[in-house]
Amino acid sequence: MGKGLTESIRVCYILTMRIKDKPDGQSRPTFTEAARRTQIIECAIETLATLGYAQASLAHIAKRAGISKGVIVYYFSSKEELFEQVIQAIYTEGARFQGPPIAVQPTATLMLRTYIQANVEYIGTHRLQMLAIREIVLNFRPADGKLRSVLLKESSILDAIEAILRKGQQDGEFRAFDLRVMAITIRQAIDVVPRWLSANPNLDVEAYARELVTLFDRATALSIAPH
Amino acid sequence: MGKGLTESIRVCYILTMRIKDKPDGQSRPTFTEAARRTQIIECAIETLATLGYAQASLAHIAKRAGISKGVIVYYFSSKEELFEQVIQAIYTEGARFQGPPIAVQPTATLMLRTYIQANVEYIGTHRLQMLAIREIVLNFRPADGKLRSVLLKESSILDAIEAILRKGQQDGEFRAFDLRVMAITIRQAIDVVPRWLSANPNLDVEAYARELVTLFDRATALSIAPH
Amino acid sequence: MGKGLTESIRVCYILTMRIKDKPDGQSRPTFTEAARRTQIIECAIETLATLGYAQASLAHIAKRAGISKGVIVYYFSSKEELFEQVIQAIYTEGARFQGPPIAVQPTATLMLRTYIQANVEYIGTHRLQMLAIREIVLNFRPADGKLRSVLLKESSILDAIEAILRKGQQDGEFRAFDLRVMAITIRQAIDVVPRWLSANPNLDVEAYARELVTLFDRATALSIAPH
Amino acid sequence: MGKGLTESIRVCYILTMRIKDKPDGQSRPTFTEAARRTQIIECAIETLATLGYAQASLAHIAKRAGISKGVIVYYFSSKEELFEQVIQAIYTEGARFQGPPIAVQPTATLMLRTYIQANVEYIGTHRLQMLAIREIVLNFRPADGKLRSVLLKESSILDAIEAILRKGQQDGEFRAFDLRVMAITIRQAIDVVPRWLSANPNLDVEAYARELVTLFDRATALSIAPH
DNA sequence: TATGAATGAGAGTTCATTCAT
DNA sequence: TATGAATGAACTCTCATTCAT
Repeated sequence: MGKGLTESIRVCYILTMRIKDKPDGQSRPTFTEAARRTQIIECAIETLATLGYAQASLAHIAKRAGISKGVIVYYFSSKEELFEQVIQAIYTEGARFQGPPIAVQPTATLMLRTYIQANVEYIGTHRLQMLAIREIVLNFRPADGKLRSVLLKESSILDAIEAILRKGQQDGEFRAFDLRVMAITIRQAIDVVPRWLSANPNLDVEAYARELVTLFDRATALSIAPH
Repeated sequence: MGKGLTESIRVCYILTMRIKDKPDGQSRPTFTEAARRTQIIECAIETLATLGYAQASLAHIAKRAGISKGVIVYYFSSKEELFEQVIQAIYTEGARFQGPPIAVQPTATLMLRTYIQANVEYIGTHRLQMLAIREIVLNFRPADGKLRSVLLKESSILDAIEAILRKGQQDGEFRAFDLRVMAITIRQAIDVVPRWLSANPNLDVEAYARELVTLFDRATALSIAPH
Repeated sequence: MGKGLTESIRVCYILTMRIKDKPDGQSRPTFTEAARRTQIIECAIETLATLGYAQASLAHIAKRAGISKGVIVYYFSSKEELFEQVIQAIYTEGARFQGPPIAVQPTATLMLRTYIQANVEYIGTHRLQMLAIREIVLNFRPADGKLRSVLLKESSILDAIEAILRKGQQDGEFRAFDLRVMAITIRQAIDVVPRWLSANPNLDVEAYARELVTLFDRATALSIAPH
Repeated sequence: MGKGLTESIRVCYILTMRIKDKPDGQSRPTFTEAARRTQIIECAIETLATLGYAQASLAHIAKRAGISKGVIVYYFSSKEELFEQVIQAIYTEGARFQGPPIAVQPTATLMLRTYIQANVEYIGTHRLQMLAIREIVLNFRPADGKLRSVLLKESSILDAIEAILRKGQQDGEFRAFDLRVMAITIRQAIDVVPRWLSANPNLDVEAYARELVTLFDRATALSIAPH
């Protein structure tokens, strides 16, 4: 059994909202510190998106930020932590944007439509972030088994989709299908957009979203009347 | 407009069948040479699949092959070229396996089904190659803009799918939809399998394929009768 | 020729009692300042004893003291000076403890016994300091040839032992032997105790001292009756 | 109970004679390789002796050898392994030199004399090695608990001395004393020589050895006639 | 044809130190 | 008096590549 819809979304929020504290436990981060951290994270995102994971060295990131390598380590203590916080930042921002409009929808069909559209639209307006997170998620392998944090997030994303799908089946809106396979396929269809977008910068994002919506409308529908 | 179906498949073959000649221009490759190249490529695949792109150094590959690093450079002149040939080799092998059964099918609907099933099945039986190619495709960025070679291949793959889809639309089997979007979505649904498989090694591959077949049957169908 | 006994001990005192003035020349050190300096020195000792010289960075010391690195530099102007003052502090403390009881003894034989026992006992009750000073003495090499300060101290220690030995020879209690060799051997026998203690924390320190006393009693004695 | 004399010495030999094989298991080391390894080890010894452990970086060692840092790693794979082999090399050389003459002596008293003299003499002719090994032994802390190798060696050294002392007590040549304390004191008396020698390069080593011999003759003797 | 030797650049990380506040 | 920010050099180690043999 999976989790209920509401729970899933809540979990997702809790997960992504929590901002990692500094290990020293210093309570009130300086303004300067916050600014620097933001700056470094942004430069890391740009570097990841532009040069790819392998080339995203501290040196390159520092150069882009116009600071010395030491500063990055000063604020993040390791490359690993920097990347973890990059993930945090992007997911947090994303969750804030996407969660609310979806939860409002009355039916599963509309929820799914909204989910796809909101995601694709968000990707269209956050291209760098999406490219960056792809680089990290696909390549980042923390020393110990701390890959969990990333996988957990990935898994929680799939859970959120599955929750919608399950509701649709229970409410008699969707046909019978394997929840996992459908969820993965939907997510993959969305995740490819950043790459496609970077190859075709002038892509009509809205049209793309509409196509996907129709596609999965049909794929999940109970029956489809001839048109 | 895209290319016709037959042409697409032919192009794909030509592309992948051609084994890059040695720069020295030696016409007839020795038997020993061919064996060495094959051996090195296989070890590269194993290393990529096992350790990931970042750890796939010449040293590791050479160690696995029980030879010295120099040999690799001797046969491939650079790591870059080695990886390009790894891609070549995997795609060639794949095309040989998948092309024929698809071309035989009488209708586009059946072609698409066969395409999905053949691909997923192939992935199930070539897990290492799939993991390896994923590592390369995601990380490999040749010095200059020569990313083309990879993209070209990707594009030719999409062309092949599009050819099937176009045929389906022309023959009145498929509904109207954007060829590119559908092709990408299908390909993404297939490409995720290796990763999913490496997380769940006991996954029922055939069942997964069946789910996908139904999913895209519906997604492309003209109309769907209630069941 | 060496120096006389009384002179040696006096020299030792003067040497170790003098607390290095702040370069700024502020005459009366604030109470706060003294406290801070003491605190930092103690934390440096703990860090040296616990983590070893290589790990005894300003960052670690500051962390242990719960202050920022800057403070250390503020009070000691450099790591070099900090360590010099750590040496000072430990030697001063040691001299205050050991000097008086020895000077009281009537004969050289008793003086030597007291010296060995007082030292070993002191080591047993000041393990951290002893480990710390070992780390510094073995690794600390000031930029220029200022190793003198350490050596000078070491030399003054040997002078004190030699003074006792010389008195013994002059008074006809000790046999003829090379003063320096005997002094060094005695000091080495004592200096090894901290290391031995850290390997065997439950070592019977008093018994160890007794063994050494007998050993050097015999080694220095004019003649030894059979027992 | 400790081990028997012969056994101890044998153990010591076995320990120190074994030369670590290359991890790759390549059977026949090239002549060039052997030469390079020797050269690097020698330069490491010089650097350790001259600049101390903290300054004995790969860069300094390489500079002294006139090669690039990479070469060192090429032959030793890590600084840790280099230092382990430096220890090996010095102990092996030392054991070959000292073992035989001692075992030949008929009585424990003569054995002890020979031991001290052979050791001090050896130190006089191998000053750099002795300084170097001191730096390593006192500072080297391998990542995991592999300090064993060093400690094992140190312990086996003490065992060898104790074996001589025990024999002396059993044969009625030596008085009753704690074996460990005496062994440690003897070893410390020897181990200080390199440092003393580096401060006084013109020291009369033989005289120093004679003094030590007399000192420990007396310290261990059953009784001492007045002279 | 293949190896071992060697290089040099670049990786992440640590650190003593300086400085403005 | 004390801090946080920032630097730049040095560290160990990895790696693709070159070259003589």
